[in-house]
Amino acid sequence: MTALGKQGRLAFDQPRGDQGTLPVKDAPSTYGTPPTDPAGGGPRVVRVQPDVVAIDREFDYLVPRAWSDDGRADSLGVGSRVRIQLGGRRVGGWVVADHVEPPVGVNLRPLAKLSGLGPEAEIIDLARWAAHRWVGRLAGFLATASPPTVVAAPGPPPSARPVPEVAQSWAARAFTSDRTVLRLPPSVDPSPVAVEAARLGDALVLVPSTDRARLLAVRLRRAGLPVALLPRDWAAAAAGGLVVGSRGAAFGPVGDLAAVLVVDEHDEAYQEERSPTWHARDVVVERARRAGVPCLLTSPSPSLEALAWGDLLVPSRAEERAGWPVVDLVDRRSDDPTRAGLFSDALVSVLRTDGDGPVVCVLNRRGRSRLLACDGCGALARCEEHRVPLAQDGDGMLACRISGDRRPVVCHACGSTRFRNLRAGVTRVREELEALAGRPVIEVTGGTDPGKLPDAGVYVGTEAVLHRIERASRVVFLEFDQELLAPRFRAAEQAMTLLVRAARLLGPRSNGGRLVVQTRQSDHEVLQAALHADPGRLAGPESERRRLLALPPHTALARVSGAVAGEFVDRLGRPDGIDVLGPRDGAWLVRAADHDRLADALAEVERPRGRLHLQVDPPRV
DNA sequence: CGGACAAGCTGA
DNA sequence: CAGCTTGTCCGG
Repeated sequence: MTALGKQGRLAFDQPRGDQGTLPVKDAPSTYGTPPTDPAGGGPRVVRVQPDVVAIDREFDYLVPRAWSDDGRADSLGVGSRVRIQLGGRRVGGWVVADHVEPPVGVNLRPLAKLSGLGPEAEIIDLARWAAHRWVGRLAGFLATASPPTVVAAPGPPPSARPVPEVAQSWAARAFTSDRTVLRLPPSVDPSPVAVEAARLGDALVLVPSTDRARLLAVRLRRAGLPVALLPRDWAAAAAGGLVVGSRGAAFGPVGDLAAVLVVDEHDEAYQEERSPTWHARDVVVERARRAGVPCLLTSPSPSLEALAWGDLLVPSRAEERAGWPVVDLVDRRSDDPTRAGLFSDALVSVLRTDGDGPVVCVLNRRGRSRLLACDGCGALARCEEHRVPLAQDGDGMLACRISGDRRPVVCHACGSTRFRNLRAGVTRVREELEALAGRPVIEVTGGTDPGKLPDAGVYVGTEAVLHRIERASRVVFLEFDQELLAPRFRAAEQAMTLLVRAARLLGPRSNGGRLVVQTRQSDHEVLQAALHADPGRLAGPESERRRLLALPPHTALARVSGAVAGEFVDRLGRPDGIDVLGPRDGAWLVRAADHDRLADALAEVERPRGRLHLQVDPPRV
């Protein structure tokens, strides 16, 4: 039995003859005798959160008397979507509490309309928790938790069908504990774990993207499971079965929740980029805890957050190795130092070999050149105003990365128009690869439509290429050190994510694909972990480093920026157990031992008026 | 958010 | 001082 089930069917507003939709100018006494509150004897009053992101307040409204006569009063409850008169206008809202005691001396207005189902009571509580955890406002989370279109009632319960048997040994052990992290190698299909979740009852399954949600839903339906795909099948999800969706589904309806599964929990797509920067994995972990049901996170290389949270379950060495491709580390330190470019002998032979699928080259530098020096006087091309190096676009113009200003390729110092390309970008590298390969090479950028990609033997692009091409016989990272050395505290995990993505293009080891990495740090833990198909080689040392630096997951961080950030930090002060670091680049870091203390401290501060950007769990600092 | 209202600025 | 802009407050 669920709260949604209890709400039953909704009777909709009639377009006419509805007292509740009449504008009421004055006191409710002009409106007639209010209905009787079954709990207290007075009129029934509900508390409503308006569907206006900027209004972080709740208001009380009368349930119109007429609603008792046509059944709407019975359909109304916590979670109902309603319309209300607020200030001078009509807005949507959610009933967040029922049978409340209104404040004295306030003339209540009646609800204007009952407009359908919204999140049930437990989800509203979860949204309150998330709003506190990520210092956001309730209305935004309730909007995420609500159906995209009006839903009058939950769908019919799914017909009971036997859940198919699963052969994999790791799948059977997956839900034996309440908090499990399952290390599934890149090329292993996670759908058997979803089938195991369905064995426990109605289950919530999160995947990182809507595309993958759709694919997984199709696959599970073919296996004979009742699947609702969010947000589309909102009413069906509320009725029961297996509920599949991406980030927003963390707050989605599930009939009678019995298990939670997060596929590829390490994926950054689970975190909202804009404030509040909530993380779907962390939301469903809390949701499962509150519901007292098991939660399983899978990833080829689990995040430190996941490892700190649950018990790690690892497949056999043989199973894990079979799910990773062969990794070739091309250590440039042993190369001829006069050939300092991106093109090793090993690369040339890869480019000229025909495999079962294309060669995909990755270089995370856009445009033609990221760094140029004048051929005449040797000066670096840089922006006179911002003192940063100018980069050369695909069309040949020089552009400043601060202002975006563009100018022709002319040396400011000597007027020469000839430059040397010291750090080539993808556009230039494509030309050179084509010459080396002796066959066409296609550049793939973030804007390339995957459906319109011409067939080619070799592709090159920024990491976007890994999301546009599905299969490859070779994936080559032309310069991986910039990923390993990026000045972001999650750089190692992010680099690992790139290798995982590349491994998926190559398929299982038995496919014969090869992951080629050009580097000067062959012994780096990220590369050794991939080479040995053993992500533990990264997680152990990385966790220790984070501990020494007092970084997540050993602490909780928030980044405060924007015009009034300084004022905010002043008001925060230095409460016990809170560190404030900075400012650096106009931003402060607030650090606490854990998220409870961080959120409590941030909630204490009265927000100054003006622009303030608060990021809890900032992806980079 | 968006309406109401008050305080400040401008032009005749 | 009307007419307008800008800022602050508040909504049941």
